[in-house]
Amino acid sequence: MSPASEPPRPPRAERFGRSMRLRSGAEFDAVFAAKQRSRSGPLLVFGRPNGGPLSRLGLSVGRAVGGSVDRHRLKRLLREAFRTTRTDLPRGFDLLVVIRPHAFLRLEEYRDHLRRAAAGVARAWSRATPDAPSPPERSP
RNA sequence: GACGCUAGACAGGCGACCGCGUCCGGAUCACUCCGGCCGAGGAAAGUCCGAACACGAAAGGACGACGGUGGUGGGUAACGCCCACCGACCCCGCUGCGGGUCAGGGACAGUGCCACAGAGAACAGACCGCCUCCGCUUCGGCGGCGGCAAGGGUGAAACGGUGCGGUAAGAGCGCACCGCCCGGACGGCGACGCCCGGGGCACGGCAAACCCCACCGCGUGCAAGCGCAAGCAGCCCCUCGGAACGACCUUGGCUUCCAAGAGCGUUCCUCACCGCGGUCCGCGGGACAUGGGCGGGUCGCGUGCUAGAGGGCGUCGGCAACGGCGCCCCGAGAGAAAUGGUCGCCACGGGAUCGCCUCGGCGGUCCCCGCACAGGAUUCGGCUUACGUCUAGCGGCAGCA
RNA sequence: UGGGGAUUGGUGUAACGGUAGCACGACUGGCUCUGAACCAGUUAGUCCAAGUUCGAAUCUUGGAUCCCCAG
Repeated sequence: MSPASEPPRPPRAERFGRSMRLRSGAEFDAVFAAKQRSRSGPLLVFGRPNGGPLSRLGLSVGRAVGGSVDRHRLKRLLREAFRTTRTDLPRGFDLLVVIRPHAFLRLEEYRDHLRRAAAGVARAWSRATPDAPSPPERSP
């Protein structure tokens, strides 16, 4: 494959690059400040429309959840769950997943919880702003 | 066989697919895409020590305060670490060139504490006792003047121990051995060991009690710091000497000039004042601000940032820790923070089951279960703690032969 | 990541190196027709492990847990 002849392509379905992550404290604060959230199992998901075509993921794992190894393992599992279910999730949302202390589950279960909670957040937004069926673009 | 001490090794492996991070090359509007290299630990941990590095006005010297360390010698960049040795204590039908443990300076510099029990607990003391003598006697003893501290008893600890002599009974009162103290010789760099002589014994324990002695240590820590960009708003308090020059102003005079005075500007000085760790020296700033107290702004990017007191092998020196020399090797540098997921096979541990069978193991099958402790964040050297195995050496113990 | 502090019954707190107290609570009994109050009694603790000491909640070392601060 010669790169020069290939035109640049958009990100494929199961990628997980920088454009799909929350990357600063300000972005995290904005999502928290929107105060729209939904819970499923050990996952508490905050959400806020970001005006773009892609949804972005942020993770918050407190020290009560476990040691460094456990916390990083959970973040990897949640990233994997986000990566593989991205097409099923609502588009154009910043999703902030807070993981609460619990007995650890398997990847499928985290995937289900993530899907359910993210859908809940999207419903909450459509209720809060009935005029805009699609995610509104505004800054608080 | 389990255990103790010591030393070393590993930290499941292979494959497929989907992914992640830095860097390099290329494409691109892009935080995207393509390709390539590399990508967690023995403890990365706790942050308990030691350093490198950085800033604090040179963070320079002396003293003090505070903190730390504590047998000796060596190793090291350094250490509270490591090695060797010494000493004390413990273990042994093996008594050794044995094994184990030790925060192991000083208790005649001073202060303090030693509860309860006990007669007496620190220049000690006499409860039960022992003994001479005197008196009484119901002949069992009782009382008294004295002598004594061996035995009993209390205690964690009772003012040298054991034995013999000695004595009314006793006592280092005398002697022997041991211990202790003092002096000396020899061996050792030294801690110390060993020997000789002297002294009848005075000198309890606790310094992980205060303390004394010796040695070491400035503070803060990569969120240190340096640079770039962006951005705002300053105010109050304390203090305010001198010299030269300059222009201006006021007053006076013998009016192109001179003298005095108030403030201003520039430069300089040091003695106020301030800073450099509490003081001093020394140094710096300096009549400005610093400083003290409020208030406001930013919180982005780059750098520090990873090759180092680095590892491996060989050789030489050394008992060893370690060091010299030669050759070879290169190992994450993120920034809401990278190693993951799924599947297959194998390995390991456990379970179930079948077979063999020397009754304790071996082999097969199943797939249900498990596969420790744990994840870089400036970097090294240690210590400590957590934890799954394997191997070797030494040691005593238990069982069997 | 770095720095600082704390830990004593269920809770809040005392204790020169010498017997672990106090208050509230809980439980039992009494008083009352019943309950409260009151009275009497009981329960239960030094975060863990080593060490120093005759003796440790206290001193030393290591560990655990929790809290706070910088950012």
